[in-house]
Amino acid sequence: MASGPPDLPRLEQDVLGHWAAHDVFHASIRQRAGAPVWTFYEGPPTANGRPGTHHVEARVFKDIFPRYRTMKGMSVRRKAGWDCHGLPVELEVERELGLDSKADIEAYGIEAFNARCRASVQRYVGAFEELTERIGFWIDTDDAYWTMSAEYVDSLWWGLKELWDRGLIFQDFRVAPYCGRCGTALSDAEVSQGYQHVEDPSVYVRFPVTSVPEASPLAGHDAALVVWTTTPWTLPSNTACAVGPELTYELVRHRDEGREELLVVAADLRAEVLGEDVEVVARLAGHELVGTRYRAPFDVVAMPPDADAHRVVPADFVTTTDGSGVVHLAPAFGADDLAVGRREGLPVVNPVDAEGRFTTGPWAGTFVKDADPAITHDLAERGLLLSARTYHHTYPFCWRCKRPLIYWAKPSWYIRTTAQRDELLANNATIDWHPEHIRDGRMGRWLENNVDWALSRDRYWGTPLPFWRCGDCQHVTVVGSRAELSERAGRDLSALDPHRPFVDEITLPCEDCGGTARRVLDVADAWFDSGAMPYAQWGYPHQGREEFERHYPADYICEAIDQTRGWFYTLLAEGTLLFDSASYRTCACLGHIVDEDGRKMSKSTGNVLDPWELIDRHGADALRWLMFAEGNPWVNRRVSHQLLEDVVRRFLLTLWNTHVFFATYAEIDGFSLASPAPPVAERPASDRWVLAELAHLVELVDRALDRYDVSSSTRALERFVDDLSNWYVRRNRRRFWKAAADDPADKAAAYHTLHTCLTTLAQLLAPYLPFLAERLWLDLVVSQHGDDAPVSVHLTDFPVAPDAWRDEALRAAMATARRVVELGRQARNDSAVKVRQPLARALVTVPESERAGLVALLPEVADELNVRAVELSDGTGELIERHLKPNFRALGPAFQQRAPHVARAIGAVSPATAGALADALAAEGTAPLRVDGDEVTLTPEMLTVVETSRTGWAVASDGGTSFALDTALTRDLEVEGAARELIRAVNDQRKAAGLALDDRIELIVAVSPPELDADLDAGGHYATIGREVLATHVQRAPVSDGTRVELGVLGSALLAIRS
RNA sequence: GGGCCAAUAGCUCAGCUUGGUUAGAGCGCACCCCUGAUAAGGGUGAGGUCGGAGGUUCAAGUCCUCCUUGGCCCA
Repeated sequence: MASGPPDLPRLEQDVLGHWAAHDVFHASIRQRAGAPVWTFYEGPPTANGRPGTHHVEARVFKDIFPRYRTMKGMSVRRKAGWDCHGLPVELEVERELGLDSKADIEAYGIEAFNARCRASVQRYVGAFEELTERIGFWIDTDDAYWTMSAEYVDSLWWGLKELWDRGLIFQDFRVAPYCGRCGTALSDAEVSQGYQHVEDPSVYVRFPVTSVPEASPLAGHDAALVVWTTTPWTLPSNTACAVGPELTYELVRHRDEGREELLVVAADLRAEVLGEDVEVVARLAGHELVGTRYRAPFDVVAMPPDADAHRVVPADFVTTTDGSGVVHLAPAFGADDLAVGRREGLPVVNPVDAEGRFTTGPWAGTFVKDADPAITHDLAERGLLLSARTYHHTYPFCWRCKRPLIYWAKPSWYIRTTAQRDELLANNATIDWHPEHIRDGRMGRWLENNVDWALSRDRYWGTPLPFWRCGDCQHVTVVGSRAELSERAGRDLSALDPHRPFVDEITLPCEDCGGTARRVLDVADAWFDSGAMPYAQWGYPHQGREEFERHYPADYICEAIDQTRGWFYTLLAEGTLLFDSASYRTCACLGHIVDEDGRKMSKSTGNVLDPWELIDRHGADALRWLMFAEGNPWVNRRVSHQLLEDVVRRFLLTLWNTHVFFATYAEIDGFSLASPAPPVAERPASDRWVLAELAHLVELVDRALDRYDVSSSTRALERFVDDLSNWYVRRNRRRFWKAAADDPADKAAAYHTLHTCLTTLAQLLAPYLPFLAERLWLDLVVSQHGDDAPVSVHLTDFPVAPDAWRDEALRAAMATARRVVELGRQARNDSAVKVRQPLARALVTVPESERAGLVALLPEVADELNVRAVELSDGTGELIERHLKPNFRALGPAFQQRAPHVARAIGAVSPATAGALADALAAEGTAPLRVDGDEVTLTPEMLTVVETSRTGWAVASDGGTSFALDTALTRDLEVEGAARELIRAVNDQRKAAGLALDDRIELIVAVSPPELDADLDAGGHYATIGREVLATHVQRAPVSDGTRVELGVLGSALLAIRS
């Protein structure tokens, strides 16, 4: 049995031991074998660093719903997974080895490098497993999928071959931030680390117009476009210019050093570019410029012979925030440029090599950025330079070598997701998103602007693309498995590690021409790996067909919101492209975890909270409850030691103390569950009330979890635990300690009721607080039933409330009673009469509809407030006056603009006439009222009749409820107060003497003056005192060495106790 | 620059989908109570221009527009 202050982390360790001893996790799944399947997909954490507090957040939300569904009788397999590939792993290993570039890696050796990557992943997986177990996330790490396993890669190859066969994979250029020195493209994360404020050249260049479309406003003028760029080195690669079709441009006459010319520039930028000294010849819209041809500034880069280049095209991204409104396009060196170029069929010309040096022209061999001055000088010499300035902006630099990055087009493999954009949108619409706005917002908008998925990465530690290209005819052979590879290669490769460099070494005979095909060296974007887990985790289709079919799609997945364009998208994309459906039905997107001050946790700020520190100090359940209960899971939430302490005190300890209370008295009384439980209908109102609340709670929690609404369920659970502790237990304490002989049925009712509440809570809380719930279950049930009871709360069915518990009327009545008690306490507080002093009477008024229910609970109210008689007003009588309160909900629709006037008039009705009006309304159904000289007709729903006590007593009121307390004290009341004072004093003594709760004592008491002693005796108070303090004898005799007790104004006493 | 989200008491958060006239809770604070849950527990009170400005409406914390600040994602 439980006792003492809990050491929650210790308690959890014990529970972990219990689970291990009984293999509870696996038993919970085995037990549901054959039941309907409910599928959860584990989004594999990238095991390239120690797990953080944000991992705990995601993992507890991944845990709660599978636990709930299991208790609801479903079969929920929990297959773990680890995301093994990817650049972050490579970077970690590069750091370890002190490597700095791809050249370094290749010098080190790809085989050795990848071996280090594999080891790195395995190293961190251990840390994840440890934390996973400690936080009670039940997932089967023994059954985990590893994206680097050969079977997993086999599945990925199948997926890629499927896509290839459907024509959904192609090769094209891709513009990426690129470091020429390191010879590598950089990821967004790397790029964002390297932004610097710099001063770059800003040149305005003349592009002389050579021809214009028919009806162009430029027809007949010898004009030039003013083109702006901050990267002069891209000008030799110019293939077109873009204008904003909706923007306004001007043809202006410009004078410069005696020379006069016509220039085209955006109207908004004319003054900035050319100054004020110009003459506007014509205004034209951007779309009127489209089709204009011009002479390119350089001819050192050869255009393909059939290229339709050097013309003006429209593009929405053109703005007039800076530049000239005419944007130079070099598709090899800008993502926007390339996109427009594709749409317009522009050629991609690239005179820059992998080191970032020009390959042609007078600057051949020069790093492109270093060629800017020479290029600018050349333009000036040929009269094309309009002006050269400088431009302050942020520009990305390589975080490794600090050299400026360039945007550079390299050949890349793509998945043609745009071909199935409509299907992606349709499948997205089938997903139950939490929060809902993700569907049309973040995810929907992203899908609407879908671009083809850039699949390839020019890296080492990843899934090798299974594409073999023939050196002779360029034909590409795509291989769908190692088995197929063996077949094509003509030797057994079933034991091949499908990674670089081993795969690279395999050559295949070209299926077309018989030449030698070598693998393209790229690996797949690691997102392709994780998006493939619905099939690849089973090795589908080479194996695990049945498992796949049973577990596709997932009923539930959950990750942080930043996965929208990550895992959520890749899952959706692969599901749509390969299986024609979304691969998940419900998706929960969690907000991020931030620190106490709402700042995001980062290593540089030093505000990262180590999950172990939190758990070791407060326990995993506390952290879990904080995640579930504190704030909205879809929004950023704070975590701190302070918040965890609050959670423990507010909720976990309240629950625990209630449990300890039960356990303490159950032990004293030797309470046995086998003892007969009185039928619910025969139990006292308190019992029936708390069971009615419990029934309500069970239903609410069940409904909430069913729709993935955690916060409303945690609020209800906290509320119930508080009600149980601070109303039910506090009000009913005496029933647990009074002698069983007095009323055995009542005592049994109390024990069974509280036991039911606690065990049901244990079951309701099992998905949230698996440890504490288990402790309760073991103490409350297993210790009683032994081998007959399920050995774990997690092996039980989710509770269902019997109809016998339900009693909505009683719930409402108790709510009224508690509101009345609150007012009573307020009145007592105001009148400064302490609660131990009994008072004679109080008068309560409540709204008409609540009167009937309250009557039965008045003794409860009287007892709580220590008032002998609490009387309920019947709505009439001299002690009551009535006021009218307007009800806007009814008045608004009825009177529209006049509603406020009518409301004012209703409120102004004097207490003298309010009664008559209310009576008329009750009798006739309508009543007239004068408003601003007119007469309007009122109906009952337009107002509320509010009664208040008008006695001279201490009154407290709220809305339609009021409480009037008669604070007059009689001798009789004061004597009873003195008796209560004595009881308290004796119990203090008992405690001071260290007596057990059920120890008997002898009491010796000497009260003075003698009149008080006599009155106490006459009122039978000494007998009461004896009963209350468990005294076998109460001896009224002089006390030599007793404790003195002041009994208010009446007198004092000396008392002593003997055990 | 674009999209999405958030902003309510000193602090952490409910309430907003379905508009209704004294806006709730916990913590903290002040005062008090209880002492048979006691290395616990409880009560009462103070504390809010619901981020700002417009608008719709008889009525706006709640609906609409714009703005500010912060976050996430993208460029």
